[in-house]
Amino acid sequence: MSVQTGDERDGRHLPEAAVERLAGYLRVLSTLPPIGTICSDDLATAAGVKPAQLRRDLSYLGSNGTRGVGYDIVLLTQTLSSALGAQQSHRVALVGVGNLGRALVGYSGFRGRGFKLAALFDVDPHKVGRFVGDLRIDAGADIVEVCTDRGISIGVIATPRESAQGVADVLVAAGVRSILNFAPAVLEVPSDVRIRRVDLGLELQMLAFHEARRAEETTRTSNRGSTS
Amino acid sequence: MSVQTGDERDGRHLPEAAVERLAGYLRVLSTLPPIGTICSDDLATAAGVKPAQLRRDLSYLGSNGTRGVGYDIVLLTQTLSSALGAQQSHRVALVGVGNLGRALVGYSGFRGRGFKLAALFDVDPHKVGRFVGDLRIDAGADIVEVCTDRGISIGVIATPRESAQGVADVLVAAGVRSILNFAPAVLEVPSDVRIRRVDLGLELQMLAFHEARRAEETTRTSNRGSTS
DNA sequence: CTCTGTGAACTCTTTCACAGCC
DNA sequence: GGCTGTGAAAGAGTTCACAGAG
Repeated sequence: MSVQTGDERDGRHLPEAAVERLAGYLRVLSTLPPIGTICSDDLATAAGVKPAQLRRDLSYLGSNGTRGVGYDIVLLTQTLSSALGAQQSHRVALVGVGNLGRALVGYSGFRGRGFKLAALFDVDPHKVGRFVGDLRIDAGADIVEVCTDRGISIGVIATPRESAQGVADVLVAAGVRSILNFAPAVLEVPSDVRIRRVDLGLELQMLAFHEARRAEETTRTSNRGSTS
Repeated sequence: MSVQTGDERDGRHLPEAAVERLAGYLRVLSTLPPIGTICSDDLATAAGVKPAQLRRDLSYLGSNGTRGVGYDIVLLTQTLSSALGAQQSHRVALVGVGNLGRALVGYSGFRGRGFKLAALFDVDPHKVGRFVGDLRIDAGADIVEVCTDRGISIGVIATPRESAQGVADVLVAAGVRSILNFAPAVLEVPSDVRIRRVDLGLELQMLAFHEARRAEETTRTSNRGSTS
């Protein structure tokens, strides 16, 4: 029984940082015609990384290229999809249907990439019962019941900060083990629950930091009157 | 002559990864009463990092604590604000006023953290001229003129993928050197322009990856019938 | 005694450079 | 010739553990 699926035999430990890039490669591939091959140089450029990095990343999944030629686009797409779990259909629940929530509902990344948005929740009684697309907004109080019923495995929190921890607790109680958190809060969850946070304020501050540093350097430079 | 301002004398090279956490510390501090001190253990816990990491991060900005006591909350807030450029007011332009764009306009992180949302743009003629809050939506064609006029230093791209590169080009032409990109595209810009990308699809796929891995492990475990 | 600041060890990630296959 | 896959080196970032200030 030595069928190599590429899922179980990963060679070395696949680094967390590489997973993020693999998803990027998969997206680039999806914009390509599904025929022929592509070499590491071209794919790396399109994905915004160096060729050596791409080859290393792919090597974690086994040998999927042909020396002297490149990577078969169809084959590589399959390998990546499988490694990233894009073959299964993950059911996603979204909590908090404000502007951000609606933006997420409209986000095309759900469709056709292994994700199915399968539940919406909000605490606002004015919103409960209304539809966004073809999905009904359910009451926050029903999270456990509805999520369990629909086999939700991924939760997205798009509520204000104050509600985020409570929502996380309830999602965990509903059996959700992966959470994407847009609220600017550090959530406490059991260690087997995986959280990813997207924090808009933080992203802005990173940019502000570099702006500040830039201004500082400009000042210093002009103080010295150097133009070299 | 050992005047340590903390701004110029950074000791060692401040790692990119640390900047992100510094912003997190600053946020935690802002939720605290502005009196007394806090020790690395407590602040680290609240920010979701280890105490040693917090101390190391702060040490990049110089010595801002008192041994045996902790960090003065007011003083540390000032140090962090200054280091992160939260003292200046950065003018931000948002391009693409769809659901995501509106969510960003409503985002409270702009106010009171050194950011001023100072321009909105959209290509849709139906949107141009309308107001969101007290800001008028201007035409995409006017980006260069308006951004230059209003001294915009940070641009946020919340358009569909197809438009993102074009918008980036125009922002760069308008003198913007820091861009936050929500479109799922790799943008090409001059090397002195700093880009941060927030990619919702990618975040979801990272979670999916770990879900897939989890499922795999469950299968393996149940195959062996082990419950220990 | 408490808690910071930091050299040193360690781990994780990237990059180089080239052997090996087409 | 061209391009992949990878050992080995370099570089970044994290954690330990303890000297030393209060």
